[in-house]
Amino acid sequence: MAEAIWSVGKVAKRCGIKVSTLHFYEQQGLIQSWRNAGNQRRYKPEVLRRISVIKAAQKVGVSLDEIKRAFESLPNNRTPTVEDWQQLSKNWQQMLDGRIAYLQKLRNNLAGCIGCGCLSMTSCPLYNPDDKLAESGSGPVLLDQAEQKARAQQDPSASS
Amino acid sequence: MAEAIWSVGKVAKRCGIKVSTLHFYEQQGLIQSWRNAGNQRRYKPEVLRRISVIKAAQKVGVSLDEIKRAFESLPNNRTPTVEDWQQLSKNWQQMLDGRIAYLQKLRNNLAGCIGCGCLSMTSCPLYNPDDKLAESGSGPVLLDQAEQKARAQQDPSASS
DNA sequence: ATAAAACCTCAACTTCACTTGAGGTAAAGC
DNA sequence: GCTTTACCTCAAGTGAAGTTGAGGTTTTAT
Repeated sequence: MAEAIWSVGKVAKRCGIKVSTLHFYEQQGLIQSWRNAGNQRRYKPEVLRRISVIKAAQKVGVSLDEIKRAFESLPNNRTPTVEDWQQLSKNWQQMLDGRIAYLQKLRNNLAGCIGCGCLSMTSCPLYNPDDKLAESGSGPVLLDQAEQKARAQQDPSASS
Repeated sequence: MAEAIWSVGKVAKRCGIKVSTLHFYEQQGLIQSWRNAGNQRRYKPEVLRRISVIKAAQKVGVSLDEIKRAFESLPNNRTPTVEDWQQLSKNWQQMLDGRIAYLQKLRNNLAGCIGCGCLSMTSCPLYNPDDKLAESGSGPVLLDQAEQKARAQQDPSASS
């Protein structure tokens, strides 16, 4: 079945994202397309995989900028092979591990610190601005905005 | 030691945040102050605890809006007692538990799905837009922007 | 052959959580 | 007493990740 050439609308519908998002990703250098005779975008099926990686990485908390850099870090920015994906996912797994560990500590501290009402500000690990805990997480993160927006919207314009 | 009345600058320095952030939080109804004869903000030491809770909640991924609603949900928005904090932290712990579970699933799927290179789009749980996994996480989340910004800046204007 | 649906570009708008700056007042230090 | 530091307000700006809309072209369906 899998078609060999995709239009922007097909990709968007298949991926559950908006056409404008594809435009945006292309503009950001995250995906590529070529144009047909009438200047319309055409995609290789491969773009689906690329988008799924973008989405997965976003869920892990990787910013578009970092995702882009990850893509660019692949040997001369080639179309990623299975090994490339594995390498990327390995990095992101480590990020995830760090993040999970961080959240777990935070969870325990929520009980220990807020729960007890101390929140001493000088010693409380929840509150220390130079937070050691923060070091175990691995960098800037936006989590689950995708889900948030997906739920908030329910994509009324793509209902058919 | 603990002083009984705090100025905005003291609170900011103690909390490692900017004065403008305190203005902002006040404007958002997250904290309160009164004014002295010269129209300057004065705070009870309690505000430190309140800010620490805001920061902790943000780390957990709670938005300012949700934090505000949590505060407001306390019996007639009273100054929170230790039990109140415990209740809040219990809610946020659940959120955290959900989020951790979600990330763990995601982590496993990163290995299973991206790693294998399949990313089938129809069946891949990483990619499914109506993602069942997403349901186990509990809502909209921004994580660790605070750390990100704190690191990116190193607050050059508050170096003394 | 024509109407509808899909596509194009470009600029401007959205939300969140703040930050910056201008122009001015208050408090602290010497 | 004077100067520096801290504070005030209000408006506008920032950055991430898109979304919306206007005005126009192409493709598809009938």
